[in-house]
Amino acid sequence: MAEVTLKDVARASGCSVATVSRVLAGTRPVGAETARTVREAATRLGYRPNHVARALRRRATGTVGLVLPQITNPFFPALVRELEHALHAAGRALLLADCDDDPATEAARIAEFLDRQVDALVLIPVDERLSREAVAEAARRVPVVLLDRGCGPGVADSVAVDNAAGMALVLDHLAAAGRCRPWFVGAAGTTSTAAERRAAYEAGAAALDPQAPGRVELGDFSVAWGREAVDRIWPSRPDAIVCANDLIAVGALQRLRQLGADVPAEVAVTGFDDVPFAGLADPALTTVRQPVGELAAEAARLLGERSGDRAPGVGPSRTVRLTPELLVRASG
Amino acid sequence: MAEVTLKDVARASGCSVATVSRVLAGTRPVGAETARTVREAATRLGYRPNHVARALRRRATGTVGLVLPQITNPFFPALVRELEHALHAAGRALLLADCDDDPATEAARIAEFLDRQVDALVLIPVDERLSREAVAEAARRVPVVLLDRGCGPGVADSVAVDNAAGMALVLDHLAAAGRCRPWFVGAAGTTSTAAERRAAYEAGAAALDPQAPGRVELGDFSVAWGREAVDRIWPSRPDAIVCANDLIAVGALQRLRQLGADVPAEVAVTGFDDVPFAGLADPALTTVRQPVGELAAEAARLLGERSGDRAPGVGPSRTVRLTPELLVRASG
DNA sequence: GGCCTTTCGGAGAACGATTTCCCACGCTCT
DNA sequence: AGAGCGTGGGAAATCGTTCTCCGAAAGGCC
Repeated sequence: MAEVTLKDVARASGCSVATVSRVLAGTRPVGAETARTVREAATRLGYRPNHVARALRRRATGTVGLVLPQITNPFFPALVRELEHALHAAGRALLLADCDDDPATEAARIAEFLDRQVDALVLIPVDERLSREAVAEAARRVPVVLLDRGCGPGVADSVAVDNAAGMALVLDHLAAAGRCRPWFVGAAGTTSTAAERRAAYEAGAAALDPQAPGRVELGDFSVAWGREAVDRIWPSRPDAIVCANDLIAVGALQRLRQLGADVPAEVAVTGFDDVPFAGLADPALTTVRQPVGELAAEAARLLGERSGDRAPGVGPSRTVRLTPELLVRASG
Repeated sequence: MAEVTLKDVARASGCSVATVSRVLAGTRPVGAETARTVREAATRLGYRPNHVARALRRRATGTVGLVLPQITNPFFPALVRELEHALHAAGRALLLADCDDDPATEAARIAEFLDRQVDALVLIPVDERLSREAVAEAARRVPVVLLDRGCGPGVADSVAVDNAAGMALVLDHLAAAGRCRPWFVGAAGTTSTAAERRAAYEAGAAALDPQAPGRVELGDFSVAWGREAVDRIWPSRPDAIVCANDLIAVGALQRLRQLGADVPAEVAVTGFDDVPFAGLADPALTTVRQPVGELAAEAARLLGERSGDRAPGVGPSRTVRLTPELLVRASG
């Protein structure tokens, strides 16, 4: 009933724990007959290796910690799901921490995971600057991959979508549709995604139409801000509203509808991320789909490559950018 | 640079590892002067206890596994978040597994978590019947709490919203508004929530209006099904569509809008769960808000109470039902 | 036949913390 | 003064694996 240990299997099969360990782990060739006896005894007793003891000895827990800003951000669940699958496929388990969008809590959770001897960390940093110190410290101790958001150059390996390419897809699409008075509604926050999407918009919009710089309004990544931003910019009648993410875009759509604007005839609205309800909005939101599965797989792969290393900090940090895809739906 | 162990602290402070352990863990009174020296050495060296070694000796990892059907189900992220917070407050870490709505995968993940020596499990079972065996087996080995969904009587402790009460709130509200030709759009699936909400609707609707039994349409918990169900039932012009969850309700709203129906003047639509985009639908969805924070806190509390026990399976299993709240919004 | 090389298996030392004994010392009580 | 007791501290067992030595037996080569 209680726990069956290697010792029990050894006793039952009449050999030493060393031999049993070798048979079950396959670390060294063992005589065919002995191996059979051992395996038979192990299955008969229902032996299950104790991961804790193994972790102590091997100095590896087979565990990866994920610290993210807010699991309730609708973009993250799919990412978590894919990451969990990718890690599971590599035989590793996922410890999850939600840090409530607070850099101090984030640092504390990272430290706790390190205390728990995670083999590696996947981090979606709360803030590009405020998270940097904690991330760098963590990267000195275990392999770290930054996911979706960056944290300054050279701090750790990083996997994210190519925000510039995504924004370019949006602008090209709008240009092809003859929209020439776009407005950007973004986030003032100091996450890398906010900054990159804004910079990409400005670069692209300037190339598109040198007359219309500065048609940019910054708030945060929320539905409420999308509504408010429309109140501010609608009087100047843009023919397209490019939003930095889908939450903003959904808010914008809501308010435009309330104001009686015709989307997309009068004004196009685009989002970014393709969160689950982007396709449910009315009209369905044109947006940039992130390759979530690939992002997660890439993060797991980078982790796997680093995990052989002795010292985690060695070698240049790698940055992977994956190309997104434009989903043209009814809103533009 | 490398790992500082108890032995290092012992050497630095000139006493034995036993004493250091006692000072740091506070398990036995130690001389004031010695304690000071030890503590000073520990902080000076930056000692951090090794959780793996501790877990091996104490036979407790301080870890709780959560296995859920699909993290992408929009109701779950908030629940996960609250659960993570509650467990963290109790000093425990959360291992997450997403089983893709598949009972076989679910059983496998549960077994893997047991192999990893989790102290307890929180399970959101995929299916009331098909998950039962794996859940019962797990409950024999560690404390288990079923969250949100049940798994037959007496299998394990369980925490969920009172679905019957929630449905009663909806029906009372509709009755008060004079709606007397409701229709129910539910899920045929074999989860406890699907069955309970359907049963509660039937009980309440029969009491409300004995003329209208059987006005029930069953599919699954999805937006697509909500759309399809409306196509089937709209010809008979119900004055209310009671949906078993918000996904269905959002689909129903979409299709009703496409059909030119006036919500709520012509027909009311209600949901269940209050997922994030329920308030974003147009018109905003009247729904039943689940007390997510309390559900998670209660689950953590039950786990804490069981965790003292030697044998997990002892004692009658407890079922906690929390009362939901009706959120009246524009859709009805 | 002696020597060298494989091959197979066991004994036992880690891994780092907790915890059970056990001893030494100092005090009190008779 | 000797017995008894409480207190502070150390030595070592323990948790369940993995892995490094070591030794024994067997086979090949000259």
